[in-house]
Amino acid sequence: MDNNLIYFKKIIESKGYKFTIQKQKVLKTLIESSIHLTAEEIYKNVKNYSIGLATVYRSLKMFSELNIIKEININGVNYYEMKIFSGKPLHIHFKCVKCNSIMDIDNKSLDIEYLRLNNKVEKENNLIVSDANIMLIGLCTKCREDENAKTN
Amino acid sequence: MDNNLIYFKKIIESKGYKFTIQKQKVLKTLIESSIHLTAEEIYKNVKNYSIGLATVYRSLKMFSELNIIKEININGVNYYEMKIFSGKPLHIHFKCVKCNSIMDIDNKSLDIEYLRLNNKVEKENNLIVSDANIMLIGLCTKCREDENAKTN
DNA sequence: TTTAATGCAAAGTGTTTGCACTATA
DNA sequence: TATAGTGCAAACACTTTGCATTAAA
Repeated sequence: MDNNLIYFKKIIESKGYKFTIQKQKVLKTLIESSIHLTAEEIYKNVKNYSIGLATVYRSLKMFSELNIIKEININGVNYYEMKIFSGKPLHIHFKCVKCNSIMDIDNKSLDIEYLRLNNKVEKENNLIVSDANIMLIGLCTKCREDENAKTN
Repeated sequence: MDNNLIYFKKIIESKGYKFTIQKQKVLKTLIESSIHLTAEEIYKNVKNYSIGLATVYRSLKMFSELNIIKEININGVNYYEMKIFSGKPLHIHFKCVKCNSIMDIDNKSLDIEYLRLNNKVEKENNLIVSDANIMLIGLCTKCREDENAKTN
């Protein structure tokens, strides 16, 4: 079992839960994916081990509560992805209003700007911010160029 | 009909749609609410005019597509609220991981920090950002104090 | 007078739950 | 061996759709 799995195994067992093969497979699917996945997509990936959809949902719910994964909603669809771990501190999604495509914006230099916003919120509202779901909405590069082409 | 309604009437009619009493009532409910509402809550507000739930959903979908309102998802529940208008440019939600409460963070001084982030994303990715859904996650004031009390 | 919009009920999603059974610590 | 976890199917909540009817421009 790789290091990451052992790390999560500890978290799960420390809460009195059992680290079953099913949970292991679901978690592995999420760790090995570079993008967010739907419950259905995860299910497709693990069902050959005869794991039921209900178990996938139950695992996802547990992982969310244990702060191992996060749930994000894009266009009414729920996706799941690993939470902050292994140098992935901030994850911004961008959605194009024209073509409805979603892109990930992962950019180290944004972290500073994000931290400024974060600190300000913490100070002015007397709370602690540990995570963020940020979805920016606008025009993607391609659709932006299409718009420009039209007006020329 | 108040000024806001006339403004939205124009947008709706410019797309060839009809500005019916139903759409007017749904829109009015959203305009007059200071917080985000579920489809059900909007329905409760308009059903005495014998407007059906399906019509509420159809109106909300249309308004979203026309960029009049925005849909936000909190804990798996969809809420609707007016989009950027009348001096409400940025709207950040905060969710407490302990008590699951949601609070609105509306704070003029945050706008600058947000714009920095925004500009950086635009420049580095060659796109245009026109709106944002930001959900910060952490510990609210009350739960933070409870935590502190425990350790003392 | 044309065409979008409506209400209703039925159908469709994605997600959760009850239950008898299973496997983990 | 006690208890959490499982698969399955049924139940669920929210949202969408088909259709005959209505009303807005």
